[in-house]
Amino acid sequence: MPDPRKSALEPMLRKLEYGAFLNGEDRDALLSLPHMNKTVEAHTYILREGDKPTHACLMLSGLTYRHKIVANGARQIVSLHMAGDLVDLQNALLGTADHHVQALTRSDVAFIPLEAIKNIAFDRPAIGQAMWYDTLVDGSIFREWIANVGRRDARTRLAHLFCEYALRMEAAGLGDHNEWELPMTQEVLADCTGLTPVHVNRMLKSLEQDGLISRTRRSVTVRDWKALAAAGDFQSAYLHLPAHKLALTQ
Amino acid sequence: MPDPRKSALEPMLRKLEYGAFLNGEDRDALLSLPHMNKTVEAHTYILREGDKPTHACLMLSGLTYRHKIVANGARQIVSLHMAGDLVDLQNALLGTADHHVQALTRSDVAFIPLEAIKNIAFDRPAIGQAMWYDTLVDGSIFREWIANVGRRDARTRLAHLFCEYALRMEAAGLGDHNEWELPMTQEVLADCTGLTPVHVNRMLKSLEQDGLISRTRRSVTVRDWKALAAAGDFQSAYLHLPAHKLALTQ
DNA sequence: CGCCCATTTGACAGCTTTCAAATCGCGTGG
DNA sequence: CCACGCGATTTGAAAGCTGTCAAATGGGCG
Repeated sequence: MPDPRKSALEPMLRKLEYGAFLNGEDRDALLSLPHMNKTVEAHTYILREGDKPTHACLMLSGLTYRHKIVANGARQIVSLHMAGDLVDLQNALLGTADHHVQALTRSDVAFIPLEAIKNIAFDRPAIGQAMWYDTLVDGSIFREWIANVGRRDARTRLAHLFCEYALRMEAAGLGDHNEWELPMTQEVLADCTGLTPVHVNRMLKSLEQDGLISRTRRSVTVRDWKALAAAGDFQSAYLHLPAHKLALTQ
Repeated sequence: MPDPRKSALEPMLRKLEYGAFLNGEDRDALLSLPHMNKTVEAHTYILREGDKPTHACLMLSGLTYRHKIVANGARQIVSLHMAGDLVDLQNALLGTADHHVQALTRSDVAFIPLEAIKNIAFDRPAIGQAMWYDTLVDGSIFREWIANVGRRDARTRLAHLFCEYALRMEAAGLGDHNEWELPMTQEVLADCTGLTPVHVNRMLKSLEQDGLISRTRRSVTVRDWKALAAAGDFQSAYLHLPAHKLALTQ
């Protein structure tokens, strides 16, 4: 058995502890899960629609996203994932993947056998509850995205996406909500928000000219968090982050 | 203990058995869950954003929907629910509701104490897995809705919604996928698809004029399922329905 | 019969897309 | 160290899908 204190699976603990209290044995069991580490290059498909996955995918570093392709060829990104996220529990547990999972940047991931996940979830109720909770938070974010692309205008959508991304990155210990890396093209932002890259560009300019953000090529600085959150109709409750993770943005 | 064979909770079994094999004891345990039946009138709020629910809500008859209100006052419906659906497991397990749940029509529902749900889910792995699976299918439908409102044009969105609704109603034993009740105003359809009621009206007319559907005041008849599915870019995999439920539409 | 809400219709406005072209940024090779 | 090349970004003009506004029509219920 690997030494839990050195397990590569550490990043998973933080998120799972949002949803349940894990004791020492639970933590050891989680960190001792069998897994295979792998580095995937940017743009690599980790899973395709229709696949029958045998492993779940845990993010260790980098960014990945899930997306669907509709009839006219357009792509809709349905979620972004960062270190600590169990990206693919949904596809894995449902049996057949109903969407694609792809690397946005070079990423380190750990593949954990589905059987091991199921066993630990049902042998250890606290872990099972934590994993269930985690997939429910994913669901909550999906609901907010439906509202975002369905009922908000372009500028609001983009501001909302930024606020969500900033808070999640900060909660994951990957940055400050007021300044973060944004390693994605405007085309990716467009596919997250249901817009065109051209219009994303215009809205970025608008947010910048109004003094809400400033940008360099691959990073964003928030100049006025409150104004950005207001512009994005952003309220963080749907992220279901623990209170101490939200202190800085209140 | 109530006689399981007469439990009002029967409609729940069908859906849960999609996700796991339940033995006799599991079924008895499920049907013996403590619950309180209630009839809610159309338009009644079952739960509001911010509430801390103590019960989950199982649909026995009628229709309910979940929705969010954005800053400009617009409403986005994020899901529709019919008999057998555990509408509110998400809000219940997450602790604080991040969206509203409201009755679309007069509905019979059963409120099941959250503690009883948690206990049965972790005492009986098959049930826990089935419930988890059920919430994952909800998540899959959310993802499809993101793509629907994000990347499909108005006519396609509406056709897609109809196909989904038809198949779910049929799977729930509430109608035929080629002819079903549609007890909702065009405003509700608009809030499901991120459109305006006026434009929904135009698209309905378009679908009708093209011979894909015909309508009476509160019901829809599909004239050409294949054409409707094509018009709606609809493929049913994301519903994760068992094969035997799909036979008629292949 | 009359009221009220939902549906339908038309004209017009506007947000977003489309199409193209120019500019910029950055890694590569001379 | 600088020129080159390619993808990403930026910009402009015009088209189009969808929204807005308003009014007419229709259907159900008291």
